[in-house]
Amino acid sequence: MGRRSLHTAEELRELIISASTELIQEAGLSGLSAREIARRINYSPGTLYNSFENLDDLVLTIEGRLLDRLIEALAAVPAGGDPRERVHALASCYLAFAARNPKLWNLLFEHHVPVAQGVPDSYQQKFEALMAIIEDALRPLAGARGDDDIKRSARVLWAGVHGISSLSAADKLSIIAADDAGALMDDLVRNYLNGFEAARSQAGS
Amino acid sequence: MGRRSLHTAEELRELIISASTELIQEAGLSGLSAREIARRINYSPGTLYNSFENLDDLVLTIEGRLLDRLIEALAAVPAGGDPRERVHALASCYLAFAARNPKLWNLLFEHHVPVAQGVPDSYQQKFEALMAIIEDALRPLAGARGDDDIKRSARVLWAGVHGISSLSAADKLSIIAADDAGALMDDLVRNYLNGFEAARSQAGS
DNA sequence: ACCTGAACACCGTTCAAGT
DNA sequence: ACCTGAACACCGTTCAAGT
Repeated sequence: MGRRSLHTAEELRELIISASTELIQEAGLSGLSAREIARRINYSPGTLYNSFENLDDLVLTIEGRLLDRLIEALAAVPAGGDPRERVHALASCYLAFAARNPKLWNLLFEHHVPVAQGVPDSYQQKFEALMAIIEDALRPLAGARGDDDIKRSARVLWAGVHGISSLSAADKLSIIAADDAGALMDDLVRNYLNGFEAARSQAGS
Repeated sequence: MGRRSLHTAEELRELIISASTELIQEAGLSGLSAREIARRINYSPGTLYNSFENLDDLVLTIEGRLLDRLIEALAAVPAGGDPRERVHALASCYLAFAARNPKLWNLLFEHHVPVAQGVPDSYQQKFEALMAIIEDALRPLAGARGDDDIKRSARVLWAGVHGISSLSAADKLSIIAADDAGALMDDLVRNYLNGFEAARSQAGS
């Protein structure tokens, strides 16, 4: 049939992205397929490849947007007030974000990009931006500690928070009941920060 | 052609399991396919379905064996000595286990079983056994705390340890360099235990 | 320039037919 | 009883052909 031009290139791109996002929300990464996307937007499968290099490229685009939304949500957590409370608030914001859309969130950890393709730089930058938010929240609690210590603690806390939310979202290992996740998160942050603050005057460890 | 009986049912089952495990080690879950397994063991694809219900059943079997091996490794960590050192030793044993075979390890978190099928009970039991090891290691540090506190802390620590090892294995988010994972793990355990021990005499939180 | 649809090389799973 | 191989309903991706 040839050209239709019902949509501009940008419109088509958005159409593909939103159909894919819905598909993932419904059925996870394994439920995503180029042919099913095409069916839903009423184009032929080949058309997708005008907008994206391949499915990995599409998925990476969706992941980028997801990270943007998370950064936005974390940035909206009010500053000021008790520094410890702020860390707790950031952690529960993260948990809530992941819980709001588990299948979409899982994408970030399920989806592996072929080594040849590689991850876009923008990706790494978004994670740096994320870490910067946590680092800033830790700084008031760091006492005489240097930036290296803060950086490390931000990563440790992030990993811990991620571990809890990932295990509570995992269907298989119901070690962490979903409704316990909040309590576990608070326990982690509280105990870790206790240790972090207690050691604030010491050099090295 | 019909029956061949080159292998007993058990032998065939093991053949399938080991070919699949190798395939996963090479190319991850997405590299696993019934047809490729069949090619490698020189049987037709249909034969797999005499030994396993479907691919999910096969993968769950592999995951079960993996958990058995982890429990074995953790159980071999020497008891006695400084209780805090023991927790550190368990954490690095876990990390080393995951790092030794990242793709196989990732299976546990990438592979989602359809809700209809459900996870075998043996699975849940293995996780309980895992948690019991960590709980036992925490008990000497728990002071007057009750079992609920110990249970919760075991889960929090496990989630944290899992978070670090999962992020360091993720190709995409190179927030945690693989060679830093050990240092982060030590930081987590040290600070968390500091908080855990400091609060030991307090009631509630 | 944009889009189609056939084509190619793959999947998981089932099941009649053969030994 | 055990195994095959064709069959069915799917994939991702490419690309000549059409408008």
